[in-house]
Amino acid sequence: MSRQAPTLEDVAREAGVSRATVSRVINGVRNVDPAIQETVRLAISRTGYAPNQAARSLVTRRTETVALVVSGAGGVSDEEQNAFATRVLADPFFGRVVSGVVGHLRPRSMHPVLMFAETVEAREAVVTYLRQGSADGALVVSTHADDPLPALLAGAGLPAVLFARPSRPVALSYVDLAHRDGGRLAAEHLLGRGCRRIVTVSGPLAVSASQERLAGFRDTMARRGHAYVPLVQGGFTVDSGMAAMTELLAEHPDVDGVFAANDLMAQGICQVLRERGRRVPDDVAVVGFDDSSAALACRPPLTTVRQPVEDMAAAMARLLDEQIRGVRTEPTSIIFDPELVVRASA
Amino acid sequence: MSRQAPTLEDVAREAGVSRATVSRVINGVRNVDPAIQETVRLAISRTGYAPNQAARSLVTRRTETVALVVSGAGGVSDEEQNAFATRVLADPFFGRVVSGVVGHLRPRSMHPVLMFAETVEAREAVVTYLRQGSADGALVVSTHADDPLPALLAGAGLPAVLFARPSRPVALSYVDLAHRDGGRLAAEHLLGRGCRRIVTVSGPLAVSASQERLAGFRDTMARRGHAYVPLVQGGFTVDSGMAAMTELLAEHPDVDGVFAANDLMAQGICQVLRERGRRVPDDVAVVGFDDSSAALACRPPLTTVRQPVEDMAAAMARLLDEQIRGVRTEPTSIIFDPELVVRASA
DNA sequence: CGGACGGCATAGAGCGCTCTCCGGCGGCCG
DNA sequence: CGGCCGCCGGAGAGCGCTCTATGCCGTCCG
Repeated sequence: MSRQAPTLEDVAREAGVSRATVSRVINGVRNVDPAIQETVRLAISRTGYAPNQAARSLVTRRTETVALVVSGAGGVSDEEQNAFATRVLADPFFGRVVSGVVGHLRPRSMHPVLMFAETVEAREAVVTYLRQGSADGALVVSTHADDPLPALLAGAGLPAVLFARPSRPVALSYVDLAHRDGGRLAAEHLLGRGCRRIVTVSGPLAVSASQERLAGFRDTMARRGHAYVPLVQGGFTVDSGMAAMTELLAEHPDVDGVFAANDLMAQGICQVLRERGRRVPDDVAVVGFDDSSAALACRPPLTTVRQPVEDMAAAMARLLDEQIRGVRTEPTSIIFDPELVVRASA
Repeated sequence: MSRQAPTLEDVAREAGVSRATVSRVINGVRNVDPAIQETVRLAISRTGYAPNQAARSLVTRRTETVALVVSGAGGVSDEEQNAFATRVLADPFFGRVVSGVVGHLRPRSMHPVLMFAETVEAREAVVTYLRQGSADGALVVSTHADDPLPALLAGAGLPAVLFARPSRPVALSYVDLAHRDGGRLAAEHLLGRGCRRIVTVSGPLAVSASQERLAGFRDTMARRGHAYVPLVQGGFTVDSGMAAMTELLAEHPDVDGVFAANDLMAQGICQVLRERGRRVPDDVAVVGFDDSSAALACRPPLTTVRQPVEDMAAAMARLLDEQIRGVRTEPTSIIFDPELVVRASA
């Protein structure tokens, strides 16, 4: 910047009023005479004034900023830190989270600061960041169930909202999906199509969402007479889906239906099936989970259980926002219903 | 927070020194008697003190925050805004940018705030955000060549660094790839393998990177006697790659080599080739561009021109950092060399 | 032995804003 | 016609920090 930026003082002088009046006009507080309001507005645009956020934050104790934290578990080595960011962001899921969060924040002139908390130091940094008032609260998306960050945040009395229920109870709000119902939806659809030799590829069972999806799926299968469903655990990646399907196919060559705990794995599964000469869905029906972009990219397009991620993320932002403004004081949970999206694969 | 957070004053009282001394210890400025330093450090941990960033920013005029802006061109409709974020973040490229940026920022306790600038208002918001001192500068990744944001930023005298050279000259630093050399590398490799009937799928020619890749490719082909190379313009997506290849295959069924201007399109191309019974690389060799995660996910894994995105993003962050600290005053450009990564596809 | 100098800590002046008090002024009611 | 109340704008006190100017010693040199 060439010369010093104009301050409230300058605008006040230009408009011939006091600082307080200009401040009132800017913040739309109390009744200010419309004529004076106009004068002030004119002075603002004439001086090219922009309020200094630091000064404002100092007194309001608000930054209009929230930390959007992607949190992993245990101690990742230093070299893997960058890989963590790349890996997380490569997942289309995260883009949808950001999209939903931004959708809520933007109209309110709030902004998300991106943080990764995959190490002890990084988690410490998140807490410090909030404690020093750099952000008003945190939106936490954990990649592991036993993520220690939520407890840290709750312990420090910092406003935070989680995506997915934490494994150990923590006094924080969260949004989640009725994963169990999602599993049920998948089972009902496969059975409804007439599939009889059904197998499943679950997500990592350390993740509670994986457990729930599986539980809902198995319960429904059991209730319909299928006591045992062959299972291989996957890692939510295309590769792990391929590996799992290869394994399942070896033991159950007559399979006619697959439930994958996410779309990426379903994509890998379809690929393996095609390579082994099985037609999808004619020979084998495949149901995914998430309705991520992978579901559409897949050939054939996936029938999948839709998780309304954007809506969930927006709700997360709203909960945090309310908590920051003091409108909401009690930890709250919002559970979203999954929805079956029928496409070509099943 | 339960009670009022401790301030410098409190720590000073606890340690029996003045505010200024505590401040010096925290910021590691000048020589402070080691004994007193220890006393102060003790008082800090005893009080659980965390410096207030707003107060600090008010006087230092630094926020230790940079805006990471993904900028589109023209006027996108309101409903498409969310889609913009989702679409951008779905591209693995962006994850690598974030990773590189964070790699530089994190050790310096700096943080990126995510912004999208796909509409006039959103661009205005970015400028305002910087003008009010909410961030110290901007890192801009444009999705279109004629993005107006760089000019806006430069006009306002705000510190900013771009990914890729802007189409119209702007007084801002940028990092870029020697795209032309990348095109050359691809041509040389295909010719070196003995390919003779080579076609290419370019990116959108409105993007200068696409033009450059194509120019480097064509120049090299021409120099080696191939005056004419069949071309179809794609859109950097898997689908557009598939469409382009379908078209090219119809007119040139005897094709034995393809250069795709990015990996996503190369992936689509491989898929079409496989569906049409062509073996890759035996019948048709395919070279991609970027070395994104798609290159590895592709079957067969892609031979591709590596763009060191993480390094470039880190350099971007470094340039901005230097500019903010006043170490660097002149707009600077850093051009990275591409590198051929040979895998199975060619 | 006096003065100068350098190392360390302190005092205090802001940074630019919000917000609580106040005071002034006009209108309305008694 | 006077007093009171309500509406609006101004004055000024901070918010918590950094940093310059200053002061206090102790040491060293002339």
